[in-house]
Amino acid sequence: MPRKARRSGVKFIEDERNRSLTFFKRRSGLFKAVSDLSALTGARVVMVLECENERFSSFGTPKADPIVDAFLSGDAPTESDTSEEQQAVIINLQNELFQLEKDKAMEDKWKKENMLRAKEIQGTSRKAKYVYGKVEDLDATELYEMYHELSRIKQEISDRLPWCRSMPSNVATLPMYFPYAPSQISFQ
Amino acid sequence: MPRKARRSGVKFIEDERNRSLTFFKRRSGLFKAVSDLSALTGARVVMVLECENERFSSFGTPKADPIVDAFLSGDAPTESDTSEEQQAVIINLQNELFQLEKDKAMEDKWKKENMLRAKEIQGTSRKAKYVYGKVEDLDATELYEMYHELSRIKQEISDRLPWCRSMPSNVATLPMYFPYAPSQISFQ
DNA sequence: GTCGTCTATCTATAGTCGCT
DNA sequence: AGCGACTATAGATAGACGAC
Repeated sequence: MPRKARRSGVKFIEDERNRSLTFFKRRSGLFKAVSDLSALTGARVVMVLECENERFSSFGTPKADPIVDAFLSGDAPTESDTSEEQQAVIINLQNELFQLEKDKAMEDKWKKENMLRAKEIQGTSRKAKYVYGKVEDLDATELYEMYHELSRIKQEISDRLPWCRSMPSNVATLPMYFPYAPSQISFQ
Repeated sequence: MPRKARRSGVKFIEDERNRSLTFFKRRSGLFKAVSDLSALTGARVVMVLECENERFSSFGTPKADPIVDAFLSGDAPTESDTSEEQQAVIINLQNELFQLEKDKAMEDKWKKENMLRAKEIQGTSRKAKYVYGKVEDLDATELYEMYHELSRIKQEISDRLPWCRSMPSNVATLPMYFPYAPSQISFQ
């Protein structure tokens, strides 16, 4: 038996330390759950959560491609401050929003209107960026999503293209749902 | 031991029946997880998910109302087809994003606002149900959220106001995380 | 203050059947 | 097709501790 009894109900955790710990742990679980649901059923999910410390995390599946692309193709945000990463995630979230709409409705009018709206929000996201200041969680989210995306891609490649097995194995052997360490994710 | 082995990994479920089942089960779990996280840590969460059958579910804690409110207070899309429902959800999510930004600083009014909101939800839910037509999940979300809100309020009242024990007990004895049946939730 | 790790617990859920 | 109920089990996570 536990040294101390578990929490009984689902009431607000008064102790700050415990509350933060619980938030962190459950957020991880939530990311995993969302990611799995998406992987298993193909459902698309967008999630935004805000803890009390004036920070927020966003999480979207199945495509973090814009981020992946941005990461891999060029201007790596390596030394950039977190603000660029934030912007990337925000943009990604917006993309997700409009994809949900776009693929679904098959109404061209709608599509264009929302493209415009996307840009509007893109413009405002700078404001959000400024307002939110230091949002470290977004980096984790990016990497998290990126990991799954890379794993999926890698598997797909392995399945279909035997001649491409030179892919680094570490992509597939990362700790299953905590690939938060940037240094672990690389192509070489 | 199970009659049949459990699934091994987290790959796309080919069988449609199983995929649907998994989607619903996991969605329920996700709702619960989100709701609990919000209740435990006070974090605010917005989630939108889309299954393949061209339907949306949205879920927000502690309130998905800005959505509903914005939708209802304006030019009601009377006989909305699916595209307008989509629009509503998306607009909602956008509202939520900016709300996250706007409301960030002030957390003090929280409790009192929630008391009021619980009643507001009651008032608007009928309209929302009507407006959203086929988006059945929103109704579920409302009820789900409402249930937790009522439970919390009831507990709070019970704790502080002994003279108010006449509250109907069924509010607290609903099946813990599946209060989807409207008839089960009432004040009298 | 945010995040890894460990263990003992508790829960979500896969597989299944059944209802509508 | 969407969902409820059941059971056994795989998986999440509350505590506690430590690293940074």
